[in-house]
Order: sequence, then structure tokens, then C-alpha cells
Amino acid sequence: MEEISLSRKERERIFRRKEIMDAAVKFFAEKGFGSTTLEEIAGTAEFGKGTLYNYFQGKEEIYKAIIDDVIENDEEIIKRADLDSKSFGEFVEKYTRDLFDYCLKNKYSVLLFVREIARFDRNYSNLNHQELIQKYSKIKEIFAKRIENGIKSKEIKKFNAQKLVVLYDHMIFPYIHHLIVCPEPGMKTDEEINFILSVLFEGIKSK
Amino acid sequence: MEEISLSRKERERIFRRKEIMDAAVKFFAEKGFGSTTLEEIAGTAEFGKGTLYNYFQGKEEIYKAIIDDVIENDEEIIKRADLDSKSFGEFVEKYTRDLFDYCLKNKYSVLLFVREIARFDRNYSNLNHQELIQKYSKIKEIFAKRIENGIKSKEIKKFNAQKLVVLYDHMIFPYIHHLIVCPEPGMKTDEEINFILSVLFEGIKSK
Amino acid sequence: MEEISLSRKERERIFRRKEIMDAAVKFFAEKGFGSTTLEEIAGTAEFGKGTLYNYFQGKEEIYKAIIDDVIENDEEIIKRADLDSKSFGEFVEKYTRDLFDYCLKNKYSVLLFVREIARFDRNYSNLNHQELIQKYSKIKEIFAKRIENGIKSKEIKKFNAQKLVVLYDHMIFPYIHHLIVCPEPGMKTDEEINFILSVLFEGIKSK
Amino acid sequence: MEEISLSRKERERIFRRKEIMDAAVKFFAEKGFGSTTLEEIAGTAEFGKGTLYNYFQGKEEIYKAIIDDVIENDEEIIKRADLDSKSFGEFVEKYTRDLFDYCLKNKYSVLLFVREIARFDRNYSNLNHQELIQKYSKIKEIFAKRIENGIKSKEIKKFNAQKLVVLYDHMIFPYIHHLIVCPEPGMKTDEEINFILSVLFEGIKSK
DNA sequence: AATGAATGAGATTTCATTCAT
DNA sequence: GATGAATGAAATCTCATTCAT
Repeated sequence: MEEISLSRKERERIFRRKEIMDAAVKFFAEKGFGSTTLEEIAGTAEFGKGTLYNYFQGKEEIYKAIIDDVIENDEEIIKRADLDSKSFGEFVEKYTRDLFDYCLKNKYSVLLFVREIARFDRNYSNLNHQELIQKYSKIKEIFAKRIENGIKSKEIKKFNAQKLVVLYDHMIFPYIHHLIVCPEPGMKTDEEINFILSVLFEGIKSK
Repeated sequence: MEEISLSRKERERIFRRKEIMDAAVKFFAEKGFGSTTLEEIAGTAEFGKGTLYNYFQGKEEIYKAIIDDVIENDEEIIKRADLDSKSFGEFVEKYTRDLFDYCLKNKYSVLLFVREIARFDRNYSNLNHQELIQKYSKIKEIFAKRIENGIKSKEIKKFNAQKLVVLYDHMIFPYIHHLIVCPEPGMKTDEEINFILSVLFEGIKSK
Repeated sequence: MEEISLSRKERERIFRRKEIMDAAVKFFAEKGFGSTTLEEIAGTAEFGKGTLYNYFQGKEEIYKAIIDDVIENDEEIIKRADLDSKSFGEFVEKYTRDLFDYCLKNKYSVLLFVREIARFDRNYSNLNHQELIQKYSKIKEIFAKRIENGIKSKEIKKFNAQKLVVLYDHMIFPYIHHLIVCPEPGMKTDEEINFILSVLFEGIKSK
Repeated sequence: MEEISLSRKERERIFRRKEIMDAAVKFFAEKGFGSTTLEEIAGTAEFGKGTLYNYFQGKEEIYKAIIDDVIENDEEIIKRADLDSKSFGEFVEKYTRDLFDYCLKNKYSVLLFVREIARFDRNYSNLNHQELIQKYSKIKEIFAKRIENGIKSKEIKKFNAQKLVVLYDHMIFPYIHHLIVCPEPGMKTDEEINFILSVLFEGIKSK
């Protein structure tokens, strides 16, 4: 009985944390960390200011939790794509498709990620994100390994894998972001994915 | 005589504005607008805090002036490339090369631009950037027109021009940024440009 | 139950606003708006600096609230005198007496009013006091109407009513102020009122 | 020659001091000491900010010089009236008339005086005005003495002289101020003086 | 657990005064 | 003597955090 009660409490706690993060991500994405106030977040989350402190240690922890969440999802997505695919092409397509789905459901997370990803290249951060940066590095490593395999199997040309990862990340997130922010009626995910992957694989030059 | 004297003052004023902007861009880029303090800016610029107010109306104006400066340079660069090139390939190469040069000399501006460019898609801004956004739109229009011409002349495949511009912008700035932040010794600009343009034109798939 | 609880909070809020205003009026009166600091006000009100902002939007709002309060009280006093009196003499005596009472209990408000009343003649104000000025005009109108009636009923001589109001106001407030600031031991309100009303009604010339 | 040159310089110096004071009085009167900036004053006086310091030690000295000037003129006016008149009535009339003339030529001085006179009752001042207050006391003494004489000679009723002075001062300055600020076309000084003196001497009650 | 009033450290901004030109 | 750029002390204002209820 007690265990069940605790478990419900625990579930509620996680649910409320998520609600706060959902409220916060919008502001962090649009205004940046320093220009966002806890009052805005609390107001949007429909909690009192003080209540946030029952769920997070402070502003920074909310921020970290959001980024963490995005990275964790990204990691899960890439791992699944890695497992479920054989060729490099298959891998990228699956990864891109699932990323798309995730982003469409979490539009402010993408915007935040687009704005923050630049910092991850190095420790360009006033906050201490060592763990986050390391987690993000793992994702990049998985990608890089698949690229190297793709090169070995002659599926793709011989490129510097690190650079290609950078190129992909900085191409895919802003592009998704653009689709979210400037949506065209009748947009079809498949077509968009085909477009971006065709550019990536075939280039823009006509044959 | 008097005219020269006035002109010197004016030149000095512009020079000092630039010094302040140079000090500020570093912080805006690394920490974001809201987390940057005027004290940091003033300290780096080696001015007293109050002196900044003789050159700018406030923190926001400094920020705007920096973005404005980047966009103005971008505009100049793309216009020159537009004039000096015949084919689309020639145009992109020239534009990319000059952008590279500019960015290598203004590394914090790129970083700032990478972080802020996402906002320009829509009015995602706590600051009022109408003019800036319009200026940036003009740059994109020039690019889009060249793409359409490239499509007409069968130089490149039939893509949605708007989307391709987005793709290019969000690919080139982060990539340059990455090179600046994670520099490899012996990096050669030409090779980097060849790499990114080869991906863009030919794709990554081996033939 | 809930209603009572809400009401207590609201009452407390109003009470604290008044405490801040009471602390502020002293400084505004003695030193003027521009030379008064929020630190002084907060210190005297025994609040932290930031707390003031939970009750007022800023320094200016505190100032306006004080003036507003004085004018509101003045309005109430003159309206009651207007209702409770028949002859003009009765009216002025009642109004003057109640004004005296109010002023003796709110000495800094008088001082402030004496210093600021001059601005009300016209929009001589760096602050925007349109509403306040209008409220004050209403008070003057009530007085002017009574004067006109007094003239009609031959109780008083034929004067320009507007000018007489000005004269009364600029005579009564400074005089009360003088009594507060330079109090003589054994001062009796009745005698003071008799003095000022005798001058006003009979003049100083001996018969 | 040198003496003449010095003398011209000295005259110019005094002239420029006056110009600065004329510019300043407007702002001190309208906005108060603390809310007036030297930049405003310098701008209006058509001098550079730094130039003010060649003529005054600082903001406070400008302020003092203005009040000093008003009081000196007031003193001169009352002294002349004192000398040139026999009866109390004659004295008050002459004093009032000359005060009117002076005020009409120095409208901001009156406004300033109206706003500052309240402080003189006691040392209600953040600035140190001991000398000014003493000077002003002298003026009041001259007036009080004439009142006492007027009482002795049965010209006027037996009033407390101090209080009557207060009443006169606080009646005359605001009234003049009102005429300046809300001027009616065709206003005649003589009539206004007659009005105010008739109230003062005869009262408002109809016989 | 939820709240929001209170707080004060720290941010932005103002401005009298100085001083090199 | 005239100037206005530079300054920093001091002002206003913001807001993350605490804490009593």
C-alpha cells in the first residue's frame, strides 16, 4: 500500500517536473537563459514561484534538466536507429525520421537546441555542463562510427567523419526548426526528409 | 580646417563605438544577451561603465549595432559575389570564400550569429528587430534569386529556393563556427571550402 | 471563509501601501521628489528596497499615490462641508475646520501639498498628473459654485469666483503648514480658524 | 586700460552668470532641484556643461544664487516701499505693486519662490541655506514692524504680526504666480492689485 | 506541498564633476 | 575660457531565492 502510494507520488512528481520544464523551455528558447525569469515560467506552468523550488533546486537546474531531456531523447533515437539499421543510408534515414517526429512534438526543445548546440562544440558556457557535453559527445561518436563504416563499405565518399557529423547536426536541427517556425500548410514529413537527405546524399548539382 | 577637425572627432567616435562592440560581442556570443553585464563589456573595452552611455543608449542598442554590423557585412559580401560571378557555382564559391574570410576575422560575430540566426526565421525576439530581420531577408532574397536562375539554367536540380537558402545558411555559419572554435593546426581555408561545397553540390554518396 | 481570508490579505496590502506612503511623504515634502531616494523611503518604512516594488511600480507611483490620497481626502472634506452647510459662511467654516483637523494629523501631506500645489495651476509637471489635476479641479469647482451662490445671496461681495478660490487655497494650506512647522505651545485650533476666517471675511482694516 | 579691460571682463562674467541663472530657474521651478540636470541648464543657456563650472562651483551654487537674487530683489523692494511710504496702507500698496512688477518680469523666479518659501519657515532643506533664511527673515521683520506700527496707529486691527506676514506672503506670491501661469487676456495689474488688497483690507463679506 | 511577500545582491542607468584639449 | 568625453558614485530597478504561513 505504502509502496503504491509512494509510487503514485513519485509519478506525480515527475509529471509536475515535466510541466515546469515544458513551461520553461518556451522562454529559454525564445529569450535565452539570462533573460528568462522564474516568474514567467511559474506563471505559464500555473504554479506559484516558490513551488518550482519543490521540484528543482533553481533556475539552472531547470535549464539543465531540459537540455538533458533533449539529449537523452536524441541518444535514445540514435541508438535505436543504430540497432535497427544495416546500411548507412538506412541508419540516417531512420535517425532523421525519428528526430523529425520528436522535434515536431517538442518544438521549443528544437529551438533551444538550435541555439545552444553551438556551445557544445567547446565549453562555451557560463553554466557547468560537463556531463551534458559528454553525453552529447557520445551521440556524435555513434554517428561518427557509422560514417566510418559507411566509408569503409564504400557506401559514401571518404570524408572527415567529425566534420560530417557537425555538418549533419547543424543542417538538420535548423532545418527542422525552420519547418516548425515557418510551417507551410500541407507540409509532409516524408517529403521534407526526402528533400534534406537527397541534398545530403546526392548534392544539388544536376547530373 | 574646421571640417577636418570635425571629421576626426566623428572618426574617433565611430572607432570607439566599434571598440565597445568588439568587447561586447564576445560576451553576447558566449553567454547570451541576458547573462552579459555592462560591467564586463566596459571592463573589456577599458572604459568606465558610464562611458558606454555616451556611445550607445543602452545594452540593447549595443546588441542591435553588432547584429546590424554582421548583417551589413553579409549583405555587402553577397552583393559583391552576386556582381562578380556568372554561374551559380561561381557565385556560391565566391560568397562562401568571402564569408569565410570575414568570419575568421570576426570570430565572435559568427558565434553570435549562429546563436541568433534561429530567431530571424520569425519574430522570435524579446528585442525589436524588425529592421534587422528585414535586412536579413534581403540577403536571403538575393541568394534565392540566384538559386532560381541556377535552376532555370539547369545548373542545379529543381529545389524549393527558400528551403535551400535556409539549408545553406544553417550549414555554413555553424560549420565556420566549428572551425573557429575547434581549430585544427594546419587548417587551410581552401580545403574547408572545397569540402563544404563538394558536399553541397555532389552529396556524400560515392558514385 | 475564503472571502474573509482574501479580504484580510487585501487589507494588509492596503495597510502596507499606506505605511510606505507615510514613510515617503516625509521625504518628498522636505527634499522634493528628485532628491528623495528609495533607500531612504524603504529604510524609514522598515522594508527592503525591493519590497517597495511589490506595492508600487516605482518611485513615481508612490508619489502619485500620496498626492492622490491628499486630494481624495480634500474632496471628501469639501463635499461633506458642502452637504452639511447652508450659508457660505457656514460652508467655509466647516471646510476650514475639517481641513485643519486632517492637516494636523497628516502634517507631511500638507507640506507636500503646499510645495506641489503651484504645479496644479497648469501642467507644470515632469510627471504625468492629468487625473490628479482634474480631480483637484473638481474640488475647486465645488468651492467656486458656493462662492457664486454666496454672491447671489448677497452674503459676500461680488468677486471673481475663480480668483477667490485661488486666494483661499494658497492662503489656507501655507497657513496651516506654518502652524505645523512653527508650532506655538498652547495653540488652539479654534482661535487659528477664527483668525484666518476673520481676515478673509472682515479684512484687516480697523473700522 | 587694464583696469577698463578687467572691468569689462567682470561685467561679462556677471552677465553670463545671470544667463546661466535664467536658464536654471526655469528647470528648478518646474522640476525641483533634484530632478534638474546640469545638461538641461547648460543646453538652455547655450553653454557647454563644463563652462558652468567657470561661473559657479556647482549645481547647488547656481540654486543658491537664484534664491539669493530673488530675496535680494525682494529686500530692495520692501526697503524702498518702507522708505517711500507713510501709512501702512500706502506701504503695502507700494510693496505689492513693485513686487508685481518684478514678478511679471521674472516669472520663473516667482514659481520657484512659491515652491521654496515653505521651506523657509524652518530649516526644511537638504541644502544649507542659513544665510538665505536669515535674509528672508529680515524682510519679514520689516513687514512685521510696519504691521505693528499700523496697529498702534489704529490703521489696522490688532493681529499677531508674524501671522499676518505669513498670510500676506503666502497669499501674494501664489496669487501672482497664478496670474502668470493662467493669464487672462486684458489683465490689468492695477485691478489685480486692487482686488487682492481689497480682500486683505476689507474682507469678502458684503456690508 | 503550495504560495507569494520579503529580501538584497547585483543589474542597468543617470549625472555632477573633472580634466585634457 | 570653452568644451564635452570620461568617470564612478549613487540612483533606480530586477529577480533568484528564502521562508513564514
